[in-house]
Formats: sequence, structure tokens, C-alpha cells
Amino acid sequence: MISDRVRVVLLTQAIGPLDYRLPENMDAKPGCVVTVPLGPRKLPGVVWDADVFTDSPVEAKKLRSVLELVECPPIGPGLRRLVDWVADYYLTSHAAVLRMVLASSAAFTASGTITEYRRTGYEPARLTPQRAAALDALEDAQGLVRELAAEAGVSDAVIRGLIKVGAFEPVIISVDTPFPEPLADFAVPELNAAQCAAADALTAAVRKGGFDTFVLDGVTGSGKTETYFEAVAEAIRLNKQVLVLLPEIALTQPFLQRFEKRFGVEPAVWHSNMRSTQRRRAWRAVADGSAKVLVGARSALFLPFRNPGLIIVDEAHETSFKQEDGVRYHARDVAVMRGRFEGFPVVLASATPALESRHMVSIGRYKGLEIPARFGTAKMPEIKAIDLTLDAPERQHWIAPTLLKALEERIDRGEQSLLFLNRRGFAPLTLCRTCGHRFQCPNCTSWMVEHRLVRRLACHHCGHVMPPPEQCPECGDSDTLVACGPGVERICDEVNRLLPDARTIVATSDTLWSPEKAAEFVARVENKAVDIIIGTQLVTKGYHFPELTLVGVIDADLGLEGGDLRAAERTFQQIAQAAGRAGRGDKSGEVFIQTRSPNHPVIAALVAGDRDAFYDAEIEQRRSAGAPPFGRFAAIIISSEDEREAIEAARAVGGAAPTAEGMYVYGPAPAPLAMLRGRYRQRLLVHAQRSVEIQSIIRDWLGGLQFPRGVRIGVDVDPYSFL
DNA sequence: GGCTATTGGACG
DNA sequence: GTCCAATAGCCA
Repeated sequence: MISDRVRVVLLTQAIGPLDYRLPENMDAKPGCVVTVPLGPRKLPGVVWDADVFTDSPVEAKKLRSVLELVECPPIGPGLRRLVDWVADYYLTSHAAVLRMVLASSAAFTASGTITEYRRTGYEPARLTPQRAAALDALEDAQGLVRELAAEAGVSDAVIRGLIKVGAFEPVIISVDTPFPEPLADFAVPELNAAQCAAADALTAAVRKGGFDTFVLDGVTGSGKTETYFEAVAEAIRLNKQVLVLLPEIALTQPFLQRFEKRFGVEPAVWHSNMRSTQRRRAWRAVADGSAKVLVGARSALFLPFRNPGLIIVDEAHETSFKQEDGVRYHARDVAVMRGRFEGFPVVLASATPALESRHMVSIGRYKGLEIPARFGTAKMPEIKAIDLTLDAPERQHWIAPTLLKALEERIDRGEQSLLFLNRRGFAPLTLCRTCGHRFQCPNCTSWMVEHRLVRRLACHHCGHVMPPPEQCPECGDSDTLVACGPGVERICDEVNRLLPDARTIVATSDTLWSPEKAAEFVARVENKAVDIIIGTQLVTKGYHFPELTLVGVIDADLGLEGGDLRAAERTFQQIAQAAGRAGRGDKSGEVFIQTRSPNHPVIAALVAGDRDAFYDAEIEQRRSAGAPPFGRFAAIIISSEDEREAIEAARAVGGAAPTAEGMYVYGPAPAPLAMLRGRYRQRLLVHAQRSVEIQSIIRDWLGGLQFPRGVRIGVDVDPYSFL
């Protein structure tokens, strides 16, 4: 006997999978999207493989019937295994992951359709001359009522009457316009030998199919994109779909242009602030296989590709691939798992691969592909350190004389420069000269950052803003507030004062917040309407400005503070990426790194251009500390609006900590951002050897505890932010 | 006793 | 998540 019972994962969190009866006429296999009754409500869910869950089945008489089968392509087995894996690995619910797959109702909204009609073959009993003429003329026709009436030379009412008696039937047509097909051979570029070798390896893997992971490691300006485009082309030829993941929306615009030059059309796009109709169109086109190439942010990873053949993770070292709220997954790692479950190659492209990725190459799990030199005549820039203790800027200035002189030279020569400082706004801290009051966010443990361009103080964590106060709220003195430290806006001010003729532009997420703004920025720089760009890490990625020959790193020591696990690696990557903007055309580039500790291994490695030595030293340090990739961490964050409640709950978690061989639990302690968005946060840190199954241990540990309402527990597996 | 506020399960 | 029923708290 075939079981008429199905397991349904509801999209509502905190309700586990439930069993339903399948009506006889309904064929809902695992992966099908359905609606089911729950109490008085009607909820969406997905039929799931029964063997994934181990709970004992509910008695048959409790079962209610599935209400309807939603008209949408089912979620395939590979993607279902990925959902299982993500839910298990990142300690979250199937519901939370499935919501990303169904992209908050993109799957359900059936709007954007029109209804056409066609003949059913039924002959109505009452056959007037008009009806007979219509049936005769519209034998194989299909169209809107208006169109059919016009074609048959009768009135709309005749057709409507025929629809009513059943001689015509409705056909639902999607108005979503299909995405144009990219052309694999639209503009095939000339590749150099190193690019060719890498491209051949990738195209061979795409052709062969099956899972494999490649680390495409090419210095900045080496033409990584052109290289992996060959693999994209091969997938298009084989009629397979491709996903390209980018770390920031700001990068999509230049990417789309490069893509169009190579393949003749723009690819489909996916990111979080799309309109719901665009979202629906992209979702459907991915699901029915008509969108061949999709470029997207993290969340595109969970789209239901019908026939996936390749995922490219561009700038794969970027920490923004780690999702920090909701389901805290790492897109790079999930991409690799998706390739494994669905059997296709995954490419991690970067000029500065993550230590983890390099390690996987060295132990033979991933395949390394290197492009060691820049493309064409471009040479790697020369990198020099400026010792700020010897070559100091004036008081309340941040540009050392040597760097200033270099900037002047570029202006004289009509070349462009980039000043890199990873700090938005004017000044990171504002304080009162009289009483020492510091402006702190009322909801977070962080300073209010002055943004002079928009005349506001803003919290970069929760978005709280206030107008710049006239007087100190503590002591009441006016005109005593001073800005401490530099942000990009302040550096821009300094440049404008010292080099009044220079045309400057500030490039941060505040100024390039939309693809249009980003495109405008690119156009201004390319048209040489800008001499000096002052930017955060946003401009260190993806952009290619041939006239840019000087990069100045304002404060290389900034990222090294705080001493988190990846501080050195991140600083190295950021500065290497910033430096990589220089000298990408036929003019050679020069990079100055301002630092107070020129002998720090990170700075020394950058100046010496000795990437491998830095990576090797860093990996040894990780090994001896048992840090990733040799060991693993998980953070347990306990938060509440009430501080005492948070502390007590955290103590309870700490008190119940299990002991396991090779696992250590630290804390609880106030989380590094002790207050965030009005919630007090406590943290425990779990450090374990790789062999320890921390997921099941933490699941059992927290599952056995009860907390007052208002206390929230979040687990961050493989945390990136130790902030 | 009778009223309202709080909380723990069930929901299939 | 939302509903409901059992329970606790409160006043007269």
C-alpha cells in the first residue's frame, strides 16, 4: 500500500515538520510546495523527505488533509539536501532556510499573469450564427477575449458566452518577460598563457560535470573575471545554469557591463532590495531554467536552479559573504556544499584567498589555479611603508608629507589617486572639551559617528541618527565639541584644504548606495572628472581605473587593533586589494602605506610583496592556536532588553555547559558589542577540535534549557565577527 | 466567587 | 507564529 501520509515543513519558524494526509487526486512528492491547515489557519509549506526527521509519527486519526498543491516548480533533491545541511550545520530550523529558498513568497505570488482562452472542442447546444462563426474561425487560436473576438469578427459578448458554456477554456500565461540568452561566443577575448591554462581547467570541469572546488588565485589586475567567463561560456554552451556571487551590490553595475561586453546581454540579477515583481520574475526564470546566468548577492545561493552547472564566488575572501543576522551562514561554504549536493564545480576567485581556502588547496581538497602576473603591459605596483613616527603629518592632519608630495605629482601629471581609509563619516568619535562627554548610541555600545555631509551623528550598528548638538548635553557648554580621529570625509576636507585644485570624491556605502550611484561614480572617474578618490573598502574591489597610479593607505594599523582571530589576515587582504587598484593600465603604480609599526609582519609582507611568507606564518599561528581551519569556534549570544535577565540567562547557559574531549567553553562575558539595538548581550565562546561534533553538542545543551520570554539565544557557527 | 493577566502546550 | 485553556493574582 502506498502511504497517503506526507511530511510537510511549514515556513513558520518554531513549528516543526508536521504530517498531513494527501488527498487521493493530489500528487505531492517531496519538494512540492503546498498549503496546509493548522488550527484555523492556512499555511504554506514544502513536502519533505520523511526520513530526514527522526521524531515518532503521529497517529493517523489526527491527520488533516493537504489543502492545495501550489503551482510552482518543486524543490529538487539536491537543494533539499542543502537545506538539511544548512539547518543542521548552522543550528537553525528548516523553516528559516526554506524561507530563503522560496524567497519570501516569490514562489507563491501568482500575480503578473494574464488569462488567454482556447477551444475545448465542446460544441454548445445553442449554436447561433455568431457562435458558429467564432468556433469556426478560432479552431486553433489562443488569445485574450478581445483578440479572439476581433479575429472571428464577432463581439466580445459572443466569446464570453462561449467561455461560460465551456466551449473555450482559460489558459494562464505569465507576463514575466524571459531573460535574453547570453551568447557563449559573442566576444571571445585573447587570453595569455596563464589565463588559458586556468580557463581550460575550469571549462574541462564544467564539461565533465560532477563536484569539484577550484581556488582561482590571481593577483589584482590579472584578469580573473575574463578567465572564469570561459567556464561560464562553456556552461552556457551545455545549456546549464550559472550563479555568480558578488560580495556587494555596489559591484554589480561594473560587473554587468563586463558581462554584457563578453556575452552580448546582461545576466539576471538577484539582491535583497529588489522590487517584488522583479524578484518574482528572477525566481521563476531561475526555477524554470530560462535564466541561464544569474548574478547575485549571498541570498541568491538558495534559489531553486533547475539545471545548475557552475557557481562562481567572486572576491571569495570577502567577509561580507558571512551573513550576520538571521541564519548566520557563510555563502562561500554553502556554495561549496551546494556544488557537492548537486554535482557541479564551484570556483572561488580572489586575489587574496582566505587562509581556509588556501589550506584546502594545500591538503588537496580544493584545486589551486594561479594567474601570477598582471594582464597585458600592467605591472604590479611598488609598495612602500611610511613610518608615521618619522614622517609625521601636522597636528590634526593625517596625510604624511611624503604622501602629500606624491599626490601633488599625480595631479601635475594628470593621473588619479586613491586614498583608502576604512572609516565612514567625518570623525569616529565626538567629545566635549570641557567635561569629556562622549557621544554614544543610546541603543548600542558604540560611538555616534559624525557625518558632516548630511549634518548628522549616526550609529553604524543600529542606524540611530541625531542632529549635531549645539551644546554638550552633559555640561551645557556650547562650542566645546571636538571631532576625534579621521573618517573619509575628514580626509577629503584635508585634501581640499592642502590641494585646493584637486577634484575629490568620497566613495563609501553612504555615497554609493545604489547601483545607479555606483555607475555614476565609475563614469566620473573614467571621464577623468576626478583627481583623488577617498574611499572605504568599497572601492578596493572590482573597479578598474587605468589612470589610477597612486594608492595611499591612511591608517594601516586600524584593522590590527582589537586582536581578533582574523585581524592580520583581513588587514593584509584589505591593503593588498587597495594597493591592487594602482597601476592597472600601462602606467606603473605606486602605493604608500602609512603606519606606526612598519616592522609588523603584515606591513613587512606587503612591502616585500611576499604573500606566501605571510600566509605561511599566519597558518602556522592558526595551527598552534587551534584556530580555524585547524579547530572551530561557535559563539552563543544571549540577549535581552533587561540586562539582569540577560546575565542570569547567560549564567544558566554557562552552568549547564557540557564537558567533551577537545572542547572548551569560555564565558559568559559581555559580548564585544555589549548592547546592540537596545538589547543587552552576553556571549559564550565554544572552541573545539575539528573532530568534535559541536552542532549536536550545542543543540542538546541549549535544548535542555528554559529561558524567560524576552531572552533570545543565537548561535553563530564559525563566527567571523568577534566584535 | 468572579474577574483579569500570565503562561505553557498544541497545532498534524 | 497564534490560539486556547489552565493557572495565578487580585478585589470585594
